[in-house]
Amino acid sequence: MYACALKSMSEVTKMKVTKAQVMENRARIVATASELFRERGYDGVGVADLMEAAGFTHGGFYKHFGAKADLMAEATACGIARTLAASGGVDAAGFITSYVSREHRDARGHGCTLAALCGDAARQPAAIKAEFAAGIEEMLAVLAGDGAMAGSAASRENRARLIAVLAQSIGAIMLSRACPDDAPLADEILDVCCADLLASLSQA
Amino acid sequence: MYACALKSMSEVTKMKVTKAQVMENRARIVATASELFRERGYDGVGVADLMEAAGFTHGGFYKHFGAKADLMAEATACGIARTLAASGGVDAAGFITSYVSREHRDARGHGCTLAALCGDAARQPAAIKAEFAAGIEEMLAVLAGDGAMAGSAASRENRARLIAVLAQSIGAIMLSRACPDDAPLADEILDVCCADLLASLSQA
DNA sequence: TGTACATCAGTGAACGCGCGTTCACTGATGTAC
DNA sequence: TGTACATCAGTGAACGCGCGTTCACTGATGTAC
Repeated sequence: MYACALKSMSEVTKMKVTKAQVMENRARIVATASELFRERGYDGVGVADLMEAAGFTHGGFYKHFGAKADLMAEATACGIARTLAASGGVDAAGFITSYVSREHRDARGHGCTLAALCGDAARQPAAIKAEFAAGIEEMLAVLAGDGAMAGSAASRENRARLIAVLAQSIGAIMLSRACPDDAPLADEILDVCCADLLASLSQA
Repeated sequence: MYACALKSMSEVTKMKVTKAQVMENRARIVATASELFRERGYDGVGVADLMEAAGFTHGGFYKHFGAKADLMAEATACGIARTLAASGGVDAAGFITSYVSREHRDARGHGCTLAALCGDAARQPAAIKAEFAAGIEEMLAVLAGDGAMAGSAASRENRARLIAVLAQSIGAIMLSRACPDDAPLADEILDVCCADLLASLSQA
């Protein structure tokens, strides 16, 4: 109900409680949406569902957003940002091992936004597609180790390899998720692609 | 309207016109659904939309199918069968060149069912996921050249490579489709992955 | 072969339901004095 | 500092709409005689 909002309200300093609380509530709605959209797709989450999951009633939604489509774009950006934050700080082998895994496949709501929603994004308006294109670029930057030199011939070749690695990783997760839970093929796809990607790394 | 059904009715021999026509109409509904689902996703196509596109009114739908979910499973199987038929008869390089292409990306309704719907399939009941798993297996068989020896160590290694190729091909199409139409990245993903896949082929 | 009748694919109005959105209301915030 | 008032985030009932599904009806099919 409203308990969640009250609880977090009490955690905030009493000064400016309201304005700060409004911002916090809004952020909670976006974060909740980002998770639910990843789990059930854009169309699988209603405004009322979402607001209830965030601890509110549905009517207040339009005090924060003009329409559901606006939230979709914002939640996509939020989800991608979280995905990027979670993907940083490891080398390519570490990324592949954790990304192309059963754990990631089975944790849609907390997993990669690109993998969870790129099928849906293809049918969404340009605002959301633009978030995806930007997210892919940022993901490539994270995979490159961020500080990599840009523009040189070596980095251009490296960029191509990273795009291929990302496409295969996302393809593997998506195909595995499309199989029944008990199908051996679901695990085989992940195992085989993880091994293939790691092998291609050690060749380079 | 009904013109389409009447036209094709006149093309059939007069004997058993009705039973043959019923089967033909049903097949047309499934084929139309398979195309529309690929274009707009399972949730993006209503029963009334679908029936109108097939040349009927919506009420007759339930003379053929118990529920929309039943058609979804059947249309998925139909779409995969068409995809497989279109993918056969070329070598791996030919497959990659035509699959990882702008033409394929831009022709969702006539393109690969696995790529068009695997994002949606992940959230569908087991019946549809089972069609996907079977479809992936059949696609691997088609890519292997169909008559390939099964069970040997060489074929096991080959199977692993084919799974990796399929994952990367599908991932490339899906990522490209998630980008805005005018984003350079959309084409770059296809170009880079196509080249990467062809290069990995010539290494083996 | 010809006639009367049962069947059933297809029609189109109607249904209940859940969706996104709107709106009058509330009560605490935070300002003006 | 204390009091009166405007603001506005959040509530919950209500809306119009499109969805999947149902149903009484139709007319041609194809069977029984």
